[in-house]
Amino acid sequence: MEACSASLQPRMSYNEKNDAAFAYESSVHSSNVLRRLGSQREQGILCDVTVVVEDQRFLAHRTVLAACSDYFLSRLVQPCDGDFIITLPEEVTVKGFVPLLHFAYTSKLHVNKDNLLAIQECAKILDIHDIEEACFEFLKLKYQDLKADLQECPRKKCCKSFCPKANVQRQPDVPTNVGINEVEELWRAELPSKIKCAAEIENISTVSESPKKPCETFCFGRENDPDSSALCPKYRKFQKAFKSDRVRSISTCSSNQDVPSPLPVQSSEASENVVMARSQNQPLEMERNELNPQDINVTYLNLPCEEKTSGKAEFPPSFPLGQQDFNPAPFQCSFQPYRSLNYNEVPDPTIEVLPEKPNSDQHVSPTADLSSTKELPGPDLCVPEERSNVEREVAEHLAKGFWPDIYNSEFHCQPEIEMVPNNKESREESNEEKRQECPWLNITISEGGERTFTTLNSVSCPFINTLSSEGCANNSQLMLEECIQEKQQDTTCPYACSMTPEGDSETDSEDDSEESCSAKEQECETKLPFNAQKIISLSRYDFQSLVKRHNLSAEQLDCIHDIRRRSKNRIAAQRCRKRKLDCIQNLECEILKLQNEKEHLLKERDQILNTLGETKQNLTGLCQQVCREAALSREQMQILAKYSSTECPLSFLLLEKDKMLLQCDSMLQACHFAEGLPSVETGRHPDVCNGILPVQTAATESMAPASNSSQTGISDFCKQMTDKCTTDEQT
DNA sequence: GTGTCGTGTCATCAT
DNA sequence: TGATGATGACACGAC
Repeated sequence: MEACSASLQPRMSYNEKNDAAFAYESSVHSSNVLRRLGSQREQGILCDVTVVVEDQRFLAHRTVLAACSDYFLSRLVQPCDGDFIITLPEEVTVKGFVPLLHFAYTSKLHVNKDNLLAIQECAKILDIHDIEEACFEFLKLKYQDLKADLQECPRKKCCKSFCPKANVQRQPDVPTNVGINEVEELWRAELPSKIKCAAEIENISTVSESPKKPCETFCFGRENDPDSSALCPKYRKFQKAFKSDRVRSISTCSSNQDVPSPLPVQSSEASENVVMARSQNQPLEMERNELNPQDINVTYLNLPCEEKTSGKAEFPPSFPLGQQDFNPAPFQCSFQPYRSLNYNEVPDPTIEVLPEKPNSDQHVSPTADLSSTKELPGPDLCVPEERSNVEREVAEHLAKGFWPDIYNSEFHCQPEIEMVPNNKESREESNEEKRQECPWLNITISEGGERTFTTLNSVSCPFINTLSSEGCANNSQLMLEECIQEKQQDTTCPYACSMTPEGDSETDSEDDSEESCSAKEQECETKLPFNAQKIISLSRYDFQSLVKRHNLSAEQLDCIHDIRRRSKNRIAAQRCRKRKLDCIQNLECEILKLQNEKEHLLKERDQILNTLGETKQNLTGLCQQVCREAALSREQMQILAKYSSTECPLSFLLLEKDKMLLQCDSMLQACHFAEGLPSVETGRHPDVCNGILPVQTAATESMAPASNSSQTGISDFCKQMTDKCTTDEQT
């Protein structure tokens, strides 16, 4: 696990894009410092504190411990003459402490099924910063679910898939430290299974994004809520990761009911090891510690161009493309193999992070650290900035998968060179812009776990269009269309994708609407030296470059901008609607939750009322018994009742007439109270005023004189009171 | 014929 | 200042 865990930089968190980028950038420096400190700790250099855990001693640096733990901080700030030796409580175990110590130095927390609870306990005791309880809960659930999900019904499986991060499965048979050749070998040998694995991964986060697919969202913290599954089906299909701010970084999840068995097929053991990494803005993130298909993919794709085009990486037949539900929602790019490819970027092993301004345009180079397959962003890290890479790669894979011959001879000859800035500045700018949506693409997982790409048409699928329209446009376009027709006529062909501009494949509503919406664009496009799709798909920088290169009239410029604006807005509207639906769904969740809560509270109230009734009944009986045993006269009882609350059972002993008198008396008292006069019941027990006179108290105070014979005392007291009332009234 | 739903587009505001 | 994203409102087509 150590080997695995040490491998996962660079990465970005699955947080809000801005935060994620910033966290990454800032964590580079701090992690270097910490790494050195960690190394020094192992050698005992500069260690100034000894931590004793279960009779084992661990050397460490006070500052590091204090910085990561409130517990240590409180212990370490105390003055100490000699060496610091901190003995941790018994509850802190070596099993739990060691990973946390490692975490303090590396920002990586090595968690597996065995040490999860120990770590959680230790973290709690030591008050370790940056570890959210939710993460542990999440992992617990994950571990619980991994095994169970494999046997459960597909729907339930989906529902239990909380987070794409968690569903990344380790593949123990794949070494984490393999060279390019080995990787390529693996790629070739194991591609189907890896694609399957990737498909499972992707399915969690991407397929379920489709509003066309009924899916169930289980936000973190609610996933166990049975009510969540009772959501209105109308909204169920729109469910996706609940964007709860608190747990979004780890809990965003979704699933797809229509797509059974998206879950990992590997054994649960394969996924037991999880590495959490801490970054500045995101306390904890999880990463996979295995070599995933994307690793292979990236390594392979970083081979020289000639090798890339050698056609060795065509999609296997088990990688069908079909015409299925079109997903107009933005592609969520969680399918890592399709995120890592960027033909526009020159592989540069020295670049780990593109130093860009810490804003939403932050971007991690997908080609980072090419020398190692280890340090790659995982599929769990959804980096929207890489969407254009996804698009490009998927387009290229589409081309490969559909028409490898065409692709090799034609398509790949034009990897959009025209819009690829070569200099670093341009590349950075280009990276900033790589946040394109690709609503033209939908990836679904069929029942057999097979991946299905669905594109709308060539207008919707910019890269097929672009590839065919640029450079080698004419020939490839013709061949493309011919091939499409052939493919569509071939019923045995597993690929079914409508890609013709004219929508000559199976028409559905999306196609039609897309055609209609693109009619203007097509009309306008005829006036332009390039097609509309290019206008849409280019980044801002590329788009501006393109416009500058052509001398366009004002009309053409208007047309271009109009096309671009409408396209962007169309996508934005889709996003907006999706958000709305998510919001509705979340509110429904809340409603259900509150309804349950209300029901529970009502039951509780009934229970309390029942108890109260029983208590009153018992009290009445007791009162009667007391009265009986004390042989109280009627007068005495009246007095007792008078000085007891109306709810006191004694009051039931009174006649109606007496009650009337008492009421009058109470009114008089109220008058006095309102006038600020001293209460006539100054001698009364304070509780009496609150209507909760204990019977015993009343008895001791009122009955004691009586029992001392002197009923006269009570009579006198009553007389005095009455006189006082009369006097007060007169005054 | 009508209501609902999905979608594109426009206008407007905020960043 | 222009580009872009978000969103309300409206229109349109499909069902």
